[in-house]
Amino acid sequence: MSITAIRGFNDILPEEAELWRRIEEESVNVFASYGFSEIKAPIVERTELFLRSIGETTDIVEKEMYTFLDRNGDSLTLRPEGTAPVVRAYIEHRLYECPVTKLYYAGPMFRYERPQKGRYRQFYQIGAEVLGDASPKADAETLEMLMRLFETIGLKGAVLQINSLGCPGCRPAYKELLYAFLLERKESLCVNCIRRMDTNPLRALDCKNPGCIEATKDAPPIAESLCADCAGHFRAVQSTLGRLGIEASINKRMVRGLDYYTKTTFEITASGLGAQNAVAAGGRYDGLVSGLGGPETPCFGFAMGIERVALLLKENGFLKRRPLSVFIAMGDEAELKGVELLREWRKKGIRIVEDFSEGSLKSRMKRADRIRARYALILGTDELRHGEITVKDMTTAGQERLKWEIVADRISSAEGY
RNA sequence: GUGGACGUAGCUCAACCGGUUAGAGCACUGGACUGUGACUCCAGUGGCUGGGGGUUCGAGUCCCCUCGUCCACCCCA
Repeated sequence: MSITAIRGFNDILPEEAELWRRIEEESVNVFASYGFSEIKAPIVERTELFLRSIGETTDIVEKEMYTFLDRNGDSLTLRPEGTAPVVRAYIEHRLYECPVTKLYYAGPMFRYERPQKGRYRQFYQIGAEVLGDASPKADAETLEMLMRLFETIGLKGAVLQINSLGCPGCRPAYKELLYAFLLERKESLCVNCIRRMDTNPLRALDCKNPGCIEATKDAPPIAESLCADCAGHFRAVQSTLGRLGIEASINKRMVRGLDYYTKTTFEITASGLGAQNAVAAGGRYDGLVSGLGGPETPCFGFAMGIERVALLLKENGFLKRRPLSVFIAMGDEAELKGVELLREWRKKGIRIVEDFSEGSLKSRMKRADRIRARYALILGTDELRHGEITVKDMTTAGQERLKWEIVADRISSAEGY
C-alpha cells in the first residue's frame, strides 16, 4: 500500500456518490419549494469568524478546528460548520437589505475529532438559513420542511426534539439559578461539568455521565425561567408544529454546542447510527448577525449530515442496472465505423462506453456484465456489411439486429434507460 | 485527548499449545462452449501475514514500539 487518504478523510466512490447526489437533489427540490436559494461560501475563513460566532469556550473552537497560518501570517481556519460563513457573506454583501433571505448551502466541513461511525474529519452538510424572520412560524415551517425532506427521501424513524434556550434577556438569570443549583451538588458532578460550571453551566444538563444525570434530575427547567417573549415564542412554535401535523417532543435537557443559539433549538435523531444519532440539528440565532457587525437580524437555521443520512438510506439500497450501453466491435474496420456511430448515438443522449479490449467475445460480454450495463451493442463483420448491429438486452438476454439509424430511438425508449 | 477490539491474497475470513512449502470462498484470467454475460464444472494467476525491533533452534502466532481501521467516551451533523 503506497499513499492512502488521511485519517478521517474519505473517498466517496461512485456507487455511494450516486446516493449522495440523490440526497442533494431531493434536498434542493424541497428547499426550493420553500423559497430557498443557494449560496456558495468559501471553505476557508479567518479564524476570528469562528471564535466570535461559535464561541471561544466551545469544544469546536477549543480543540477541533483545523487552523493554520497562511503565508501572510493570517490565521485561517477550515470551516467547522456552515452558518458562520453564510452569515459573514450575508453581512458583507448587504443581503439584509432584502426583508427576508432564505439560503441553503451544501459542502464539506472540517473538525479534528477521532473518527467513528457517522463521524469524520471531513464531513458534508446541507444546511439552510432563514435570515430576517423573527416569527415562530419560521421555526415551525422550517422544521416541517426538514421532516418532509426526510419523508421524501425515504428516511424512516426520524424523531424531532425541541427546546428553548431563552435569550440574552432571560438566560443570564437562569444561568445564575442553575449555577446555584449545581453548586449544591458539586461533589456528584463529573470533572468536566465542574470545569464548565462558570463558563457554561447549561452543559451539565446535557452530560451523559450517570452521576451528572442523577444530580441534575431535579434541576430547574429552562422553560420556567423564560421571559414572556421567549415563552410565547416557544408556545407558538409548538402550536404551529401541531397545526402542521409535526410531532415534536420537548427535551428540556437539550443544549447545543454552539454559543450563538437563542430561543428554539432542535435535534432530529434516528436509530441505526450508533452513538452519533443526530441527522440534523439547529435552531434560532437572533444575536449572531448583529454580533458579527450586521444589523439586528433574527434568524433560524439548521444543518443536516449527509454521511449520516446516507448511512440510514443505505439499509434499503440495492444495485440497479445502469442506463448504460457497451459497444463491442469485432475487428479494426468495425472499430473505425464504431467511433462514427457512437458519436451520433451519444449526440442523441445514449450513454455508451466502448470496450477496446482484445479478448474473446465471451470475455468482453463478461466485462459488459461486470460494469452492469443494460445493453451490449455488438458490431461484427456481418453486421457491418448490412449496416446493422446486434443489440442485446442484458437484463432479459433477448437480442435483435437493428439498422444503425433506429438504434438510438430503440434504446432510449426502453424502460429504465 | 481517553478506553477497548482488530490489522493474514483485490474482498470476506481460516491456520491447534510457537513447528515443514500460510489455506478456503468470492473476485480475476483461461478452458469446457470457433460470435454471446449471469448458472455449472475444470485449471491458473495472486501474499515482505500493516511497518520496525525483541525473545526463540524456529514467530502469522509471544513481548515492546509504531502506523492504520473500527467501536465507544468526549463532543457533534
